[in-house]
Amino acid sequence: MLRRDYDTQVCSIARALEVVGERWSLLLVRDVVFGVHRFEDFVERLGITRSVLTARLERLVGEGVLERRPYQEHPVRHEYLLTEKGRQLWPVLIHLARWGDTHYPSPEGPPRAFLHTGCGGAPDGHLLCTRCGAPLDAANTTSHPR
Amino acid sequence: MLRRDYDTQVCSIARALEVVGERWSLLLVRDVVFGVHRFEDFVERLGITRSVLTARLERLVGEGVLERRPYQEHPVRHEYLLTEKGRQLWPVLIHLARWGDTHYPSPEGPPRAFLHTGCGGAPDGHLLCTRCGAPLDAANTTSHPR
DNA sequence: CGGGTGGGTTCGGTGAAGCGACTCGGTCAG
DNA sequence: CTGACCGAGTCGCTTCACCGAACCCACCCG
Repeated sequence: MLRRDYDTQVCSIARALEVVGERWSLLLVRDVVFGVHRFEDFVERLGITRSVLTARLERLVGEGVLERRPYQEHPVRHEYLLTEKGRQLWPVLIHLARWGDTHYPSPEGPPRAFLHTGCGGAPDGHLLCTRCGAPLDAANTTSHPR
Repeated sequence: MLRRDYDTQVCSIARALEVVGERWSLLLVRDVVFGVHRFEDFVERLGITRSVLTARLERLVGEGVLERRPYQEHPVRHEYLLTEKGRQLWPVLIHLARWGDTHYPSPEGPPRAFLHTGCGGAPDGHLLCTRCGAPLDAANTTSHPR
């Protein structure tokens, strides 16, 4: 996103957007939350160019949002996982999703939902479970298609 | 942000980002929340190009995130205000700001803070007031420099 | 040996963002 | 009446990020 960066801005939001505000970055984080971890799967799911994907993954790993970890040797293959820092972007994603659902609903209803593991409730506007009231985060929710 | 758009994606987050994911869009919304409403002030505060600013404002007004309203005649001058839809982006901004503060703290501390009007508490991770526990939103908080 | 797979790198073209200058309606000071 | 000024854009050129597609390489499998 940053042609010329936002460094004139002394603002937490601007600093956050310098890292995750580039095109594709938040969608990548979203996909990792959804359980997508491999290069080829990102290409296929997002329709992102390989070269841009390489750049974004490098950036996100460099910033400590994602972690690159080998999942096999011979040949060496890597997967990308969320770090704690990346996991803390979960509230941003949830609120973006809620906003999108509210104002640009898809005819079929929300295509994927984040639900409280076990209880099955959804996060409300304060990230509390609509069913049992527990505070939700990336750790105690799972994403379900349809 | 959208060279080629995210329409292959059936996802609330992608739909939201199609509207507010372009470079500058969220920073514009942030500034309107901060009380900046005029073209020249956006140019000065953000360092955004006039032509890009024109395009972004048109887009955001077209999507119903901002409202363009004359504040004087002779000559006619307009200001840009948040709609209810725009105000609902507040949680996204707050969580982005919290994430930025946590991971990229500025030496001086948060340069601006959103505080509960009257009480003076800040929003916690669940958008509740740290001081009195009240649920916070765009309406009952104000932004304070330093 | 020949094809397949995962994970990239390289490269030319395009369109969006950047930079600066110009415009236009109107007000105001002298 | 003239010239300076202001807010809010528009215009034209340049530059750089993104796209698409091809290519590469290590390794496996038959």
